[in-house]
Amino acid sequence: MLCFSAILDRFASKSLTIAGAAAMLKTHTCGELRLQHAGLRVELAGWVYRRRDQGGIIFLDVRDRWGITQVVIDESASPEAHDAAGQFRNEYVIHIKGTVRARPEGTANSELATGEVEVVADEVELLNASKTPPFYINQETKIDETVRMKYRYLDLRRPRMQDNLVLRHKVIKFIRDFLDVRGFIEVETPILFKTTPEGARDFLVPSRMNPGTFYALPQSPQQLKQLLMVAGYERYFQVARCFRDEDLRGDRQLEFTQLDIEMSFVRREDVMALIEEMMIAVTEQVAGMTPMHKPFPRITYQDALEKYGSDKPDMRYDLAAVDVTDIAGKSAFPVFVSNAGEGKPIKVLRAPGMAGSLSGTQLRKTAEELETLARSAGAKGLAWMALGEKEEDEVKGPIGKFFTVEQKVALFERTGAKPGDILLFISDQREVVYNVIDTLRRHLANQLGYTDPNKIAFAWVIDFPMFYWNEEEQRWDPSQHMFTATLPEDLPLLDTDPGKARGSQYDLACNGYEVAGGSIRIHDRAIQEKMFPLIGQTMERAREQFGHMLEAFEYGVPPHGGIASGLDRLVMILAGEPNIREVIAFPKTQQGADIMAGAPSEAEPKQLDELSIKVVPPKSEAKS
RNA sequence: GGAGGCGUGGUGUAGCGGUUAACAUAUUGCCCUGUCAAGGCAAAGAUCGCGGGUUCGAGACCCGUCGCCUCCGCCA
Repeated sequence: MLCFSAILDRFASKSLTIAGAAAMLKTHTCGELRLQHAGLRVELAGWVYRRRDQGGIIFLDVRDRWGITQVVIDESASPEAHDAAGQFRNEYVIHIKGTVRARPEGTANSELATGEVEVVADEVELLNASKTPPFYINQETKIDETVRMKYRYLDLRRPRMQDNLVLRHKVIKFIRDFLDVRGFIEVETPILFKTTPEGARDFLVPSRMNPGTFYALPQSPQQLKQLLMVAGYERYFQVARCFRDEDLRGDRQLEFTQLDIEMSFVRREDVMALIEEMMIAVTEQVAGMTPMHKPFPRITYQDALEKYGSDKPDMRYDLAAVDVTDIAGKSAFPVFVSNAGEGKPIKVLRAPGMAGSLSGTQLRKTAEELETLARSAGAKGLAWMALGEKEEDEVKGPIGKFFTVEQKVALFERTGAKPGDILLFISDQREVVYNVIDTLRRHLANQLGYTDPNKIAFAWVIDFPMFYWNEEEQRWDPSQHMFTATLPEDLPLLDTDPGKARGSQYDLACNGYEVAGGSIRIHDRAIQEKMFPLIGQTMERAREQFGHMLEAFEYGVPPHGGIASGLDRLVMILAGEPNIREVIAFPKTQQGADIMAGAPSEAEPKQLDELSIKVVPPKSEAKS
């Protein structure tokens, strides 16, 4: 099933072990014995996964990272081994010697890769005992997250977690090989670097040798990889650890791993083509799944918002919102009429078959639940219409009476409504409408069973605006970062109407997550300098922060661009896991804590002295 | 910074004003030679996260606090 050739080579050549060193305790892994090995004398070592003591005969399922093998100890054949094995308990570390044989007729276990054979042990050795684990290693049950994290080393023994970390390794290995073959080299960039004013909050590291100054941990190697392009490396990548001191989420950790890529002499299409090929290959060859859409659909940012309310839409299902402002704005429903008059859009999200055979009461309850959800997303209400199961049934819902028959027919045609559907009307300011569509769409997909973790759907989102207007600061904020190039045809807009200018940015969405994002960069110093006043920075400040970049830009910068992909998220999706913690060996809790080790913790006064740092009590404590 | 949920033997849950705090599983002991979530019998194991309050009486209700989870803000 799996390729263990390297390990097998080591096992096969025991005679090559260094003189004086202990011989390896296993000739085979617990995952590899098959019928063809019958008759072979073997040694296994691992953990007792389960034991079934039948009195005269003991079965041990022995587990190592490669699998589980059943070991049989027969009292009449090997009384000493039987006595010793009788003392074994779950998670004891043992070493056995015995002979492989086919299982007796009718006792094969098809659930197990090694289920056709068993090892008849004549020697068993206890290498180490174990306390009873605080939770099941050998069963998939819910375990309190605190307990899992406190005993993470035991949590990681569970087959599910081992599978996840093995998958993670394979994904990264595959990508490294994929890029290597295409002329990329991996370059490590510093973890101790310079703080940047924009973006996420930095983690700061005090400098002992330069009291009062700080390094920042990188939020991404963005500047450094561009400088590598200036340096002429042309094709760079890095499996890079990145740090952002922001609140954690199910798909966000304080530190995370990013596949960072930068290429010279490329256009947007070149980067996208490479990543698309890579993502398809990883999905198919490593995860054994097939992307639902090949080639990946490309959606403009604006379309993504209009149809899905999100710039990272889940494309495993359709459920696209439809604009009905022209129809509903002419209905007799006062809210729609006035909203349409104020330029607020009216959109319909169709919930296929959700009315179904619901009674009037059930239908109202369903609609109320959806309305509550819509309100939580910012809506003031949620109008709805339900189509009866039969064509001739009345249209149900409080707003039906405000629409003429012709208007209803137009609505049904526009939205593709079928008997049994519920139409959800969303109308408000544009940003609110998007948010509500996104929230309802994800909810409906879950309700309707459209979110199969075994399906995977990628989509490119392109043509992002260069800037968002920051109302508080009264300035433009870059929608990606200040090195993103404008689409060539929109370059003049920088001077006339920056809000309309589109960037050369591309994001890759997958199952409702953003799994990659990048852009073609500015390589012209004059254009780069134009960006700073737009985003409310003085040139003096820009030189302070980015002087090294601006200076580098005077020494022959090739056109370049790149992309960065959140590997934790990607592996999470490929593993079908709902949370990023499941694919990270030692993650943090939502409060940023490592429960096992007790990090973060207070520093010794001596350490603080050396760093010229004085800790003042937090404000909340100071008050009391 | 905010909203919501959860916290009961090792683990997962039930109990929602008065019970001997229940069940499953794990654990320990005994029995058992073809099991594989083994089985049978027995035993042990919880001051119900912590602090305060209401009440004749609190695991339950109220307030606070701590921890974990989900989400909003935040994450160029």
